[in-house]
Amino acid sequence: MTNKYLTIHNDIVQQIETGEIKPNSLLPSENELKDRYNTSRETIRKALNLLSQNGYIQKVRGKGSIVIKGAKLNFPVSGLVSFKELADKMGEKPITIVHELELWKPDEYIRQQLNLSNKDTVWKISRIREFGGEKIILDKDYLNTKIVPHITKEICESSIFYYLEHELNLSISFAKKEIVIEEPTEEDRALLDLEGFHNVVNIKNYVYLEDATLFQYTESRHRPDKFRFVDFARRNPL
Amino acid sequence: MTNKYLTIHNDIVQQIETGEIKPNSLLPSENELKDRYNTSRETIRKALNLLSQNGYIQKVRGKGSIVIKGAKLNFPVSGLVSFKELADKMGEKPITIVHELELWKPDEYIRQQLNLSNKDTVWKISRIREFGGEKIILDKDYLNTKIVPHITKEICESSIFYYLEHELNLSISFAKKEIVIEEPTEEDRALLDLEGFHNVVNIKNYVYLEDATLFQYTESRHRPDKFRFVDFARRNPL
DNA sequence: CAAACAAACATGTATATACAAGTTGTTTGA
DNA sequence: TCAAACAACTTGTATATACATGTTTGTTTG
Repeated sequence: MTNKYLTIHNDIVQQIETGEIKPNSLLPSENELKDRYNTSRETIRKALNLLSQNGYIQKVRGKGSIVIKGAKLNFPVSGLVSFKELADKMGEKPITIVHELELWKPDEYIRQQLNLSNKDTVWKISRIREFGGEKIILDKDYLNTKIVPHITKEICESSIFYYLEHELNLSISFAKKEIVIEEPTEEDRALLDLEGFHNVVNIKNYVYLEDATLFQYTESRHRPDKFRFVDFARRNPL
Repeated sequence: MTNKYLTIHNDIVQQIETGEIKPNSLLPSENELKDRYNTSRETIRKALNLLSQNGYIQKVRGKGSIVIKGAKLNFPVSGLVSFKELADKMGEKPITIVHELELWKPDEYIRQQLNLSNKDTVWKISRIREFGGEKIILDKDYLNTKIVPHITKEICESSIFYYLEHELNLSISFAKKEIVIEEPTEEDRALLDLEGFHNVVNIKNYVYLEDATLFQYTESRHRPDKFRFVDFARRNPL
C-alpha cells in the first residue's frame, strides 16, 4: 500500500529498462496515462517528474515525454549508494576485510569534519575492499557515537548502511561528496595493492540523517585505474 | 513576468545565501509562506521541492523544512555548468588558448561517442585553460556540424555555451558525465604543465539538447592536483 | 499552390479542497 | 505523578478545474 505516483514511476521504469518502451520514442500523453492508471493528471505528472529527475525521460512542452537512450544502463556511482548495494548491482563479488574497528577520540581534522566537541568520541572503522584478489579500495569511516552507540565487526563486514537503516532505524537522507586526487599515504601503500600507481582517488562523504544532522564522515580511497564516476546532470534554468 | 514558484524559490535562495535565514533553522510553514507570498500551498510546495532538490533545505514530515548548513557555499562542479560560468563563480581569471579549431572527419571513437554516420563531420576544438600562468586544463570539444554549422575562434575564446544558447538559440538541457583517471597522452604532455604528475583526470561529457538529441562530446582533461568535484546527493527511496 | 489560420493536442502553471500521517505540547484521567 | 489521549500543528498524497503556452496537422483562404 504505497503511493500511487511512486508505483506508476516504478512501473514505467521497468518498462523502459526491459525495453518494452523503446529509447527515443514518446511516452503516452499525460491524459492517456491518467486514464490507463485510473488516476488524476497531477499524480501522473509527479511520476513523470521523478522519471525526468532520474534521467529516464526528457519532457518537451507541446510534444511529450521522450525516453532517453541508455537511461541507467550506465549505472550511476553518483547518488547516495552504499558500497554493498553498488557491488550487488555490478554483480562483482568483493571481499571486505575489517582492518580496524575502535572507539576513538577524534583528532582535530575529524572533529572539524563532523562538527564535534573535544569530549565526543567516534567509531573509527577502516576496511579494505578486495576484487579478484586485488586490494583496490580503502574505506575509512568515522561515526558519531552519540548516534551509533554500538557496532560490531560482523556488521562492518556486511553493510554498515543496512545496519543503520534497518536495525537502528536511522533514515539516511542526503550526503555531500567531494572527489579529489591525492598522493598515497603510508597507510594506502601498506594496505592497498597500488602497483606503482602514484595517486589515489579520495571520495570524501559527509552523510546526513533525515533531520539534517551530520553523523558520518567517510573517506573512500580508490586505486585510480579502478575508479569510475558516472553522473546525470540537468541544466538549471537561471 | 516569470513563474511564481521560481520567483519564490529564488527569493528564498537569496535569503539563505545572505544568511538572512540561518542554517539549521526552520523555514516558515507552507501555510504561512502561502499567506506571505499570497499564493496557494501547492505553489509554495513546488518552490520548496526545488530547494530540496538543490540541497538548500531538508523537508521533514510533521516538523518543517530545515535549512541545510553550508548550502551551496561549496559550489558544485556537479550539474551542467560551462567552464566560463564556473570560473566566474569562483572569481578566478583564467586565460583560454584556442589551440585547434577545424572541421573534422571524425574517427571511429568520436563517431561512436556521438552516434554519427561515416559521412558526418564535426567541429574539433581544442582549448587550453591557464590559471596563474599554469596550463591546467585541456578541453577537447566535438560538435555535430548538422546542429552547429558555424563557429569562430572568438566564440571559442569566450564561451561556446553562451553562443549556443543565446546566438543559435539551442536549449541545452542535460548531460551525462563520466570521470576517470588516465595516463597523460603525448598531447597532454605537450600542451599542459604537468610537472611530473603521472595522471590526468578525464571528465567526459555527453551533452544533449531539449529534444534529447546528442550534439556534443567533450573531454575535459585536468591536472590532478587542481581537480575537485563536489556533489550533493539524496538517497533514493527504493 | 503557398501562406495564413484554426483546431486539436501536448505539457506548464496556478488554485482549491480533502484527507492521510508524523510531531509536539497540553490536557485529562487513573 | 505519570502515562494515555487529545488537539493543534506540520508535511504528504490525491483529486478537480481552469487557463497558459508550445507543437502539429489539416483546412481554409488569397
